[in-house]
Amino acid sequence: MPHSRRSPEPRYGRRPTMKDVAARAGVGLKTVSRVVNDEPGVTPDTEKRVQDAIEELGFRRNDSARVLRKGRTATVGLVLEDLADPFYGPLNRAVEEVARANGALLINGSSAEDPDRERELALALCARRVDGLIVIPSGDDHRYLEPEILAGMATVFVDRPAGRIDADVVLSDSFGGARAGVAHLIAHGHRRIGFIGDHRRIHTATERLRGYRAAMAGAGLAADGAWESLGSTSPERVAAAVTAMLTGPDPVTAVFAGNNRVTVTVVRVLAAAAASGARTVALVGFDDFELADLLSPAVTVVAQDPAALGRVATERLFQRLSGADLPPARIELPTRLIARGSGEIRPAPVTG
Amino acid sequence: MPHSRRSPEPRYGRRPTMKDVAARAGVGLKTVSRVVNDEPGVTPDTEKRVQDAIEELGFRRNDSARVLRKGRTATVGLVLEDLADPFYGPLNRAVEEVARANGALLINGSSAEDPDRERELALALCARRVDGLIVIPSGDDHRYLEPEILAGMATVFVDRPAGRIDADVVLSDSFGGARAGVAHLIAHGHRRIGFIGDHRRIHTATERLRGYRAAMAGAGLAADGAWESLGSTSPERVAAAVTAMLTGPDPVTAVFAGNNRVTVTVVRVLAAAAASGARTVALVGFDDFELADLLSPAVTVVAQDPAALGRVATERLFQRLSGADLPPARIELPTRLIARGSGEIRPAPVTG
DNA sequence: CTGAAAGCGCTTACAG
DNA sequence: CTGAAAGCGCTTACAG
Repeated sequence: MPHSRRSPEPRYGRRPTMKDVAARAGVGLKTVSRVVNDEPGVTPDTEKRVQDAIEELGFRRNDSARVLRKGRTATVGLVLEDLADPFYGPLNRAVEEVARANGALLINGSSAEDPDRERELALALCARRVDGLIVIPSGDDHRYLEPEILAGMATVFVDRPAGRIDADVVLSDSFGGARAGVAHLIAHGHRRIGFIGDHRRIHTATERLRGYRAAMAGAGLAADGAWESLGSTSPERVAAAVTAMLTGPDPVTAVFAGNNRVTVTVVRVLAAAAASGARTVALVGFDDFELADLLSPAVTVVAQDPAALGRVATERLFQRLSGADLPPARIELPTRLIARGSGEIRPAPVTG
Repeated sequence: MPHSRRSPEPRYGRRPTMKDVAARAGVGLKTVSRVVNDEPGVTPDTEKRVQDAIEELGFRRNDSARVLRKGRTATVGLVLEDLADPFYGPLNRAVEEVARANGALLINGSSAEDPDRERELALALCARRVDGLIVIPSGDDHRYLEPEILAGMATVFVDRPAGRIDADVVLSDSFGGARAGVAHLIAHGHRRIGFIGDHRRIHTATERLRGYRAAMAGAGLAADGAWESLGSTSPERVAAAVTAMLTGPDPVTAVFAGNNRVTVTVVRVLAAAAASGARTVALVGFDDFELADLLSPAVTVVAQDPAALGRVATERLFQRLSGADLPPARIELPTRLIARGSGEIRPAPVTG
């Protein structure tokens, strides 16, 4: 376009509005709106004048004004524990994809496992009037969201149910998965099996502990309290817990790790122990992780599908947004045991 | 609060506004605004009436209206390649933390390595009037952002420079890092070293290739074209490339992998080759990754600091937002070679 | 200490 | 085919 010109005065700060475009094109505001929104009823000639004015001024519609008038922000909010945690990457991406398919952008943030920060973030998203809210809870009391949900905020919880309110939740079968994982260890001859999990206030942690206990009880094994350790997933805490289980008076021959972060630390500790000549301990971890198959031994896991969690949750959200009057539901996704080696190690024959 | 009541008619869809609160409290709109924003000049008695009305109605300020009037959205936009890629997790989180420290929320999305999608997403964020935009480019032509930047949109590119426009960029020293990594292999006796990188249109890929060539040339080694392979980072493409380099007429004894995804595939191929009895090939990868130290051999890498990239970029963004009139800058962060084993394997003695 | 009016930049509902 | 007026829910700039 040889005769297209740059804006004569590129105004910093204030951007041109439809009003400016209308003035420049010598048309009414509504005509500009029609052109910008591809609405019918504009002669080619008028449309051209408007388009030219748009280019000359560098106009771009202010969607944040549009949103105010339309009532919908075309935005989904996602509160998760930590944007940096690889477990949430595929979930995050899945939420984005479903949102995108529905024409919405994604605002997300980390609760940093802090219930207050979770609340602050979730309410900030409500204030922004996201169309829907997806929360991976850190706290165990979500009554703060009750007025929002009553006022019509579509809300779906993921990975763990909401605390003290009734709301949609999409989660993996933690109980069944853990039970299957521990049963797998038992089937390979283990009798003394340790469980290392997240904080007791985390729903998945207690569900997996329940699964562990069910498997032990189902096999008629005493689940010694010393073999259960719940708490922070920090490397220090987990390493200390594994070490204690391995070196106690009644050492375990296998460990069930309650989530991906725990598993990684347990792998480190077991690798260090193996290097110093100690006998090999079996391991099954909840959650799959990249390169699990390349470690030696490769790590047997109970895999959930984080992308499916995100996808199903967001689909549910958009069902609500499209007006479906659904009662709160609990949607449970199955887990899958992937045997790779570490979970098939048999206990050392009893000596002495 | 025993006498606090629920809203008498919880209106779905339409949420109460300041006007509703004002009517209920029997005060003016501005007084409600004062209370909501903690502005001075309201008697305790009036304030109480307003607070009560707010609770009774379940009022929450609509920030999306506020934003329109204030001119700033308190939002930062981030366009990256893939929310699911673990490499971007820490970067994403770092951007969030700096945004949060500045009172802003984060809207982010994946370009899926598609320049058109990148453009669409970046412009959608501009239309939402994010206060600032951070882009990890997929495309190599960013002139589409020129009118936005001219209109005042603070924009910082990360990981790779913008194409065909002058803008801030924060990146790692790809050239120096790759040169150091390849020099490390040369120092361990290798003469035939392969380079496997991303698409040629990706800036970091060509920079790292340049580093590879510089190291080879610096040691007086011929960089055979057959030892260079740029293209998709899909496992299939990379596996084929490694296999070709290992089985050709002039097989390499070491591989330099151009990024984390390439490295993982190379590790797989080399592990499979080692299992079938072939001789061990040395490997240095660009980008650190979780569990690199637990593989056998542990993987030597040229590490960049993704969190620092995100942090520095976002700090730069907020410098601009606070009015600093800065010329576009190129900020380069150093890399660090972490020797773990795979890069210190010496070539097999020449036979025949 | 309090509030009515104007305006942020769009869309909606009408009217010509 | 085109456009003036009203309104989305706030804040700003004033006035009392």
